[in-house]
Amino acid sequence: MSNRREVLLDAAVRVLGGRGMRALTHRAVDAEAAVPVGSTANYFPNRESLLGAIVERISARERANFEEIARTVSPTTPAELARVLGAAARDAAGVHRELTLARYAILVEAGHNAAIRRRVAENGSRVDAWFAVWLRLIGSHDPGHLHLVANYLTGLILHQLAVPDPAFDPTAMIAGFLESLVAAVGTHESETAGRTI
Amino acid sequence: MSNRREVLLDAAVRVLGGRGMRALTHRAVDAEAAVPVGSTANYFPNRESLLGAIVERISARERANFEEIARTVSPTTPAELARVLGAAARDAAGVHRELTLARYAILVEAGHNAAIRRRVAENGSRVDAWFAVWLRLIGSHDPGHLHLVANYLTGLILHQLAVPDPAFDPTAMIAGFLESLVAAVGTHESETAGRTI
DNA sequence: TGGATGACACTACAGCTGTAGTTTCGCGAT
DNA sequence: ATCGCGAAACTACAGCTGTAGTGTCATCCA
Repeated sequence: MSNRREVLLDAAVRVLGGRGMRALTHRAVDAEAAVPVGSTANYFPNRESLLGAIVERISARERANFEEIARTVSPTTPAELARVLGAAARDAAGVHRELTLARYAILVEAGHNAAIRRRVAENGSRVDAWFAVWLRLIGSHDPGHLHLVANYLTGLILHQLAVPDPAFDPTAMIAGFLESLVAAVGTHESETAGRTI
Repeated sequence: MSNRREVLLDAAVRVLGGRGMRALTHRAVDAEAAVPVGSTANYFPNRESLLGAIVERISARERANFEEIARTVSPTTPAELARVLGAAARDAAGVHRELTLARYAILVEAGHNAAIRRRVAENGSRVDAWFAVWLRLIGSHDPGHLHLVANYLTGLILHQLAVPDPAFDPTAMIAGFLESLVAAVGTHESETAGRTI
């Protein structure tokens, strides 16, 4: 927080999430962070290094966020897990809107930027680990379920960010989703579920 | 195809999907379309109008794509529907990669651009109509399932675009997903499934 | 025929951006 | 105290971008 580098990176995330990839310039980050012009260019000599550092920063903040959540809850039923994930989704599209938009902008960037793709691949899927833990807690042991949940949440949040629904109620939607998974496991023992990656 | 305006828009989609939001400039579209400098600026006087037209173009092409698919198939079991959606997902992340990446870039843009958000809201969810039709064909009548499927596919494809998995096998994953839905319906009659929007 | 009309091609320019380079400042070691 | 040095602040500049404005040419109607 006090470190100048992190101040600049958090400002960069706000610019990226709030105004998009095109607005992410050295000078815009300087202005957002209220530091003298040139500061960002000194820490991140070119755009690539700035983007790379943003990937790390976003990953770190999301990981910290989920570790905080995991410290306070420990869901053992689908309904409980739905509340946990629902709250996380609501925050992602609400309080953490800019951070989340920045994350999606980075994902799209990874689609046509090999250097960023590599960094995303390295730093990604750390929060997925928590999904895996929680899924095991509610009795889902199919590794395919992890990808189902992760992809579903990704799509859910992206749509809410793009075209917000004022009545967004992620908990109810996720509850239905999880009930389906668990019910299916009870029914035919997961032999048809998605394969591991 | 012969219309100059559409040639420019398709070139714009290739630029947007292939090199990102920052690379989408009048001159870059001119070059991609192999037309004289200034052509794109003549048809789309400012960046907003170009972006807006791109939204329409992408929607139109995706709608046409799904109408073509719907003309040739008519799935009646979860496994059949999984093949249909799996093929669509594979194409979205493969043959139509640039178009799909452009679509996601537009979705992120909608997150911080009110004008684009409005156009996305108007043009969106036309392909969702086909999902709804197909879901009914395989015996799913819960309107919440539509959102489950749409969001899951969105996340699945985005992840594949961002960090491609060479062993990407969407059909198997979607099959597991659909089996879960249908099995859950059979088990407890959908009373817990996600609510309608 | 001829001239008006609109599509297309080209030019101009001010402002912004990435990047390199130089100067100033803060501060611990000597 | 002062010297050294890395961090921070500032300056410079070439290239790109959005936008406005002007010129050219085919086509169609009177």
